[in-house]
Amino acid sequence: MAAELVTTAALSAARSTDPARPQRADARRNVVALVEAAKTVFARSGVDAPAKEITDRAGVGVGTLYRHFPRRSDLIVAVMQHEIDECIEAAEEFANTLRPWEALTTWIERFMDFVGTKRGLALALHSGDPAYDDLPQHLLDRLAPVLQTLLTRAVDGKLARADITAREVLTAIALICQPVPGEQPIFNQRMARVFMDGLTLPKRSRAEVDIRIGNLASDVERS
Amino acid sequence: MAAELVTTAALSAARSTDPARPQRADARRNVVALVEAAKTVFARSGVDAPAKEITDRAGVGVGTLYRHFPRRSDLIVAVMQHEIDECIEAAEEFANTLRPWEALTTWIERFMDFVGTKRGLALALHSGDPAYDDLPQHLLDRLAPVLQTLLTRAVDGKLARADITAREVLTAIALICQPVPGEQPIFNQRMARVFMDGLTLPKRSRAEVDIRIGNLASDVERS
DNA sequence: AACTATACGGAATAGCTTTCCGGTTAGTAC
DNA sequence: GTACTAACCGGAAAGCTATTCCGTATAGTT
Repeated sequence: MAAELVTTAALSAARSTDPARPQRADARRNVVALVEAAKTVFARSGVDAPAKEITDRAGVGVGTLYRHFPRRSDLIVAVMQHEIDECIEAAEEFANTLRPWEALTTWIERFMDFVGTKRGLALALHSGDPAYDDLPQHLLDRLAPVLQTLLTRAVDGKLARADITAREVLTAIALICQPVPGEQPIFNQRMARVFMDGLTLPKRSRAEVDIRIGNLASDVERS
Repeated sequence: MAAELVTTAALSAARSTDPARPQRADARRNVVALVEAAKTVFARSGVDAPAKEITDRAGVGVGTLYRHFPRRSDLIVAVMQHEIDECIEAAEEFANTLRPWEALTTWIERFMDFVGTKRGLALALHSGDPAYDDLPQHLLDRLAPVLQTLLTRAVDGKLARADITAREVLTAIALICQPVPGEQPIFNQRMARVFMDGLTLPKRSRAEVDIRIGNLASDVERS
């Protein structure tokens, strides 16, 4: 079922040559085996698991891995193609069934599930390791447009501030969703919600409150 | 000038034995040289620069590095001791001169300067690499108390929500401050401010706005 | 059945961290 | 000053992993 998907991904990653004569059958088999193996290994050991762990499980040599997926990010993209598509579909669904702000926050929760589940993905996104260089780019290119739709709707409804782009929101959420040793994923979710709260229109309440308790504050200062 | 500081740091990191007879003079020299070298190298190549780069610059063998600083985090802590102290002093100063909310946000900006300047520090904090394991712990232990003071003042003044701890704020800010390829530090600062906005009291304005433009929202939905 | 472009496997290379130990030296005792 | 020893040093060695390279094998074609 994931076969066509996988092949497509691998093709775009591995084959930039003459599409007239398609990939050999054994090559196609190996690509599928590698992606399947990588999916399992990534889930257990994170996206920077040793290459050999993947090739052993796929029953191929390391050369085969590097031929089809020159950079680690190519393999990750192939593995996640499916989940990314689902995330995009979810955005359209939410846009059609929920009110603007709820659609926005619900999708963000959905996105967090995706990022948070893949152990180490959020980390890889910002690792600085050249092997992952165009992974963020790819994810942003795919996901920013659909989020932008939700975001624009919220902004038009005066529900969200207008000075932050969809790309920025995605990047920030991805940062916040990085696993923290000693904290459960629920922590990241709570922090992300704080961030989303900050995305609502800058409130008059802020200034109001400041003024209202200005005297109290001064009292505290003096003490 | 930083000599005593460095020595103190190194002692706590490197010597767990009989304090009656102090460290030999050459050992002390080497520790200072290593920390000085590391400070320079960290600034240029990040906190995970090759060990040899540091030992070469310090003019010692790698064995000497690992003897004094078994884990990378020991070296980082030694290098940053001074900056951490400054950060703590700043909190006291802000608490005495600024109103609660301003003290809080100003100190956060100060903290961001610290974290953001050290290339790769924010990254190391959440890398998962065991070599950095107790670095977050150490930073939190040192900084959480002073932030908690500022935060409590803001909460007492009804300026900030009460359901988030100082440790959580520090962790979240550190996450947000991680360098993003292709983005300038100003980006992280903007996102951190959004987060801080979300830290203000959950506002009636949110519900208000929802209700007020509820019809509009529904209109948009139907279209 | 022969032929060739394509693909395979894994040895080889390279770069890094971390350990280990024979040799050196600072500090002390006489 | 000399001798002694515990502390310390340097860098070779061991152990990882990523990535490249090329002689060998084979799928698909004629």
